[in-house]
Amino acid sequence: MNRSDGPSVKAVHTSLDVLRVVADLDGAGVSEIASRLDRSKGGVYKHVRTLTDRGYLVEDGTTYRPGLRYWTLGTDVRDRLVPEQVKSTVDDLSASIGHAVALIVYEAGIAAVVYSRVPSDTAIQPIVEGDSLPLHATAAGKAVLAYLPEDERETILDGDLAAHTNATLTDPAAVKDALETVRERRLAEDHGEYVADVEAIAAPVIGANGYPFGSIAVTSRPEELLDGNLEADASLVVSASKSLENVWAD
Amino acid sequence: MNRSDGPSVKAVHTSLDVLRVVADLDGAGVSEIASRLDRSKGGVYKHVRTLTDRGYLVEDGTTYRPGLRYWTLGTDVRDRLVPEQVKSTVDDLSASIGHAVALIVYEAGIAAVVYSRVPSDTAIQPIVEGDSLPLHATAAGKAVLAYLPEDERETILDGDLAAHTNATLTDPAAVKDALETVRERRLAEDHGEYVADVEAIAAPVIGANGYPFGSIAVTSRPEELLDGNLEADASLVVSASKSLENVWAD
DNA sequence: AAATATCGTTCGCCGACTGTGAACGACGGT
DNA sequence: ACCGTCGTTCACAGTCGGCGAACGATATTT
Repeated sequence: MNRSDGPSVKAVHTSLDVLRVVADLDGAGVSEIASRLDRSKGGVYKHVRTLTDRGYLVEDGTTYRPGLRYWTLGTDVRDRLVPEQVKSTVDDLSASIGHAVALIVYEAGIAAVVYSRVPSDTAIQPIVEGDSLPLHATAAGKAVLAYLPEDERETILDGDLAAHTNATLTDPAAVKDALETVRERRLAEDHGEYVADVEAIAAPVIGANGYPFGSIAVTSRPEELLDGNLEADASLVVSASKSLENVWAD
Repeated sequence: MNRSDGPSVKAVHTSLDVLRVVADLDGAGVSEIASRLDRSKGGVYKHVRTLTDRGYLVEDGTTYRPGLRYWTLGTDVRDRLVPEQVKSTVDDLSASIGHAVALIVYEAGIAAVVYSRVPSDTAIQPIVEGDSLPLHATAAGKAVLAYLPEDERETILDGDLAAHTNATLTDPAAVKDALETVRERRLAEDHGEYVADVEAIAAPVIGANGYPFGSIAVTSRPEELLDGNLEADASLVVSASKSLENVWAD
């Protein structure tokens, strides 16, 4: 259950397990948490009280649910990651390309949408801020994956490549082939591999040390990107990603 | 430092202290955290490793900073609190009133902005999503404060009423008077008491049990609200707050 | 209405874990 | 070459985390 084998504080792991269960169930009582974690009620109770006192959980009658603290802390994290200038770059790209644009940050195996901009005439948003995207099944994820150090990439590809649609690449070798193409063009594509009837292209944002910081992606309905002038759109995305690399001297 | 005196897990408090320091400093190393908390480096090290293994902290060279997990968890909390229908109500109010509208949720002594909508022609946003507002110095906060149970309200008013501008009410008695007026009109006002040159009106959103769930606020530049037809705008806000009470059968 | 089940909460005990302080190698500045 | 500081490791000792039993209250069942 714990990822590393280094030094650790067991009681903290327990508390984080409690938080995870409560978040997964969107609210739970002491007994339910205890049975899911296979722990005593008395022990869980102490953790729940501690987390409530600190605002990480809120007591709602007889159940506990994650507190607003996550929201305020979460926006702080996001704001530090995405300065105003970065938002402008995304806004500009969205305006000139006429499609929804999302900014993705990669961290500890997770690719999260930290900012997005949709043209006012776009009906629904396929991906929204706060989403965590599968690395192998999205353009944004593949853009990151292609530029990860080889060992880290292998670890991910050897993991579970879940199928989200019947177009999802679930074979590690197939994904590796696709990543080869991504590196050649500095551009990743997704043809309904995560959400059916949604296509996307994405370019990586690479830090000064060569490690991918994230990616910037354009999403649209099928045929709109590819049937249009893909090359022109692609070059806009790539140049936006390069300008982000300059701003993002993190 | 801990709020309650009930049962608690000390090791968890320590970890949360570590998280707090790292968040406050926007990144810190083991030694700095240890000295701020007056603890041993070795002990802090174990906590930092544990939190990193779980994704709550990320190792950035020699310093640690809060992880993206807060952002993804935070948006989950927000999305559960603010269903799509609630967003529509806020959007509609903003469109018809022509000013920025914010939705505030109150929880465990904190009033946080969970959703906001600004007209496209508005230059800057005085308050943004994720902000935590002072209860005594904002219209949104006073709307909540006025409808809290008396003992909870007293506890807050006896605390620190920090001055944010020279218009901020810092005297508990003065705030109590203002809250009396709020209850009479079901409407709170703020005349540059939190941010200079920003005025706001807000109406409370009260749950079925009588406990305030939060509030809905309209912000604008000075004179724009009050010199216009305040009464008409106020009634729009109040009716929006009542429609939220129906939707928000939490 | 009585009986039963299940809830959250309290409490004492014991073994295991947390936290300390010292020591170490690696850097970086002087 | 020296000193200061960094993150990391380790063994020890006292503390405290977690278990399990018991309690009253509430909900459900018979």
